[in-house]
Amino acid sequence: MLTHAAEDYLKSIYKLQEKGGKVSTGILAEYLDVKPASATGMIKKLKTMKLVRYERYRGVTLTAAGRAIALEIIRHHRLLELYLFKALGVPWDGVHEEAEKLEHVISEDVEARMDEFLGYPTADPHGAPIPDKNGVVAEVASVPMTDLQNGQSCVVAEVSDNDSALLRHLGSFNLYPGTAFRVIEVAPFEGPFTIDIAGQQVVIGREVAKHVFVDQVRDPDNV
Amino acid sequence: MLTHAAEDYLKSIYKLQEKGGKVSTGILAEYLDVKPASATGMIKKLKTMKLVRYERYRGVTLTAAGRAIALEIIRHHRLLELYLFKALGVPWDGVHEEAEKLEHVISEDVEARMDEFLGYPTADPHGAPIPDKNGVVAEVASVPMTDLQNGQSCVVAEVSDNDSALLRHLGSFNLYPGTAFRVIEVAPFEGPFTIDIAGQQVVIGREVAKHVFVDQVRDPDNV
DNA sequence: AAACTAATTTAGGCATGCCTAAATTATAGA
DNA sequence: TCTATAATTTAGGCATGCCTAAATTAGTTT
Repeated sequence: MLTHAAEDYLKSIYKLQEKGGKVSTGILAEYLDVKPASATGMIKKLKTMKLVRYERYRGVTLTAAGRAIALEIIRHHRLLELYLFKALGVPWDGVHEEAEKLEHVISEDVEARMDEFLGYPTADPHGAPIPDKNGVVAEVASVPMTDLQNGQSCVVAEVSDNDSALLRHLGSFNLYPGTAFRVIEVAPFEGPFTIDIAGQQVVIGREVAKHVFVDQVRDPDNV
Repeated sequence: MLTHAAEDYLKSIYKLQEKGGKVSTGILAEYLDVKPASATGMIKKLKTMKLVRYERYRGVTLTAAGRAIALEIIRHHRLLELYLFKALGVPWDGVHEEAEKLEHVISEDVEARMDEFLGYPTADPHGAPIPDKNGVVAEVASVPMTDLQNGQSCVVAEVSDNDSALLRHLGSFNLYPGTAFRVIEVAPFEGPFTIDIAGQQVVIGREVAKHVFVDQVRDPDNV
């Protein structure tokens, strides 16, 4: 069995590799809140375990074996988030932190029981896809909200899960995965978005919008 | 925050102290499956944290602060056992191992939510009392089954939780906390117990009986 | 092509928590 | 009382995983 730390590294490499290919030591270290020197050390260990491809100064990527473990941990994490949310009523903005600790510790049996209880779900409370038991993840087809144009309507697909305060903020607008909205106005010069959610107008700053990803984008019906 | 290892030591000292006062290094080490030298090391650390009273060669006991932490961990453990059993259907003989890992990792919030879900229970699936949030534990009034005499009837109060095979064995007789039975015969010379559970006669060996604790002992009605 | 800069790696240290082997101590028995 | 034995403690080592500081390297700039 791997250590919790090693599992965290694999999970992080997976996520960073998703958006950007090879993962540099510095980026990884920052993501894990660790010094680059520490990341180098762990990367070397993971390489000897053949979980990672690595050459000095050249960045890391996961091997198939490393990816399988990363997806297993991510599956734990997202099932736990959804379970805590649905079964225990843990608030939206609290499930990530809790799952972060539990993901390393639950058995395959408990994983399977949560999965069954939840009806074999495919997304966590933030809209992130849950890999199935074979490590197959749904493709992410959503685009950042910052790509939207005036008048377009869409549905929230996913929001970043790691900032609790941001999640509370989004929650206060009812901006959950599945929520539909329409862009009323995009202020020029990197300005905020004014959107219509179920008849309510809300203004969303660009920094916040960066963390919201949307689906089913449609141009205005009336031209 | 304490390390998981330190928490395990405190929990173990608490349990051993329950039945036998001062806890020797050797007993503690054996209970934790660790060498005595390692136990000495941790005991010293716990002493500097004032969680434990200790003098060389003289054994350990918990201070009030140490006891409070031990009870908190035990509360986590027992709530988790019951939760896993009731909410997720984890089998009787599997909850202990699972809870052993989770107990160090759940938040107070999740603890409280499980407690509420379970209706503020007072005993885990093995009949062990669950300390309340203030660290108050119910007195254990049960006696070992091996104290029973011919003809006496009683109710199972508690069974040891740490041996999965033993639990499966007891389960196969329906010997759960709350189950009533009557002693038909105690074979002489440290022999087995023949008991009547809801009309079924079963034979229970002494080694097994040592791990069963009973309540509400009554002498036979008809003399 | 040489030099500079920024990123990365190496070297050496520290805490945790375990181990083995050797010393110490308590305690019971001669 | 003195000694033998069994338990305990000390001493020294090892793996993990982090750190800081110093050296190295890649890649760009001049």
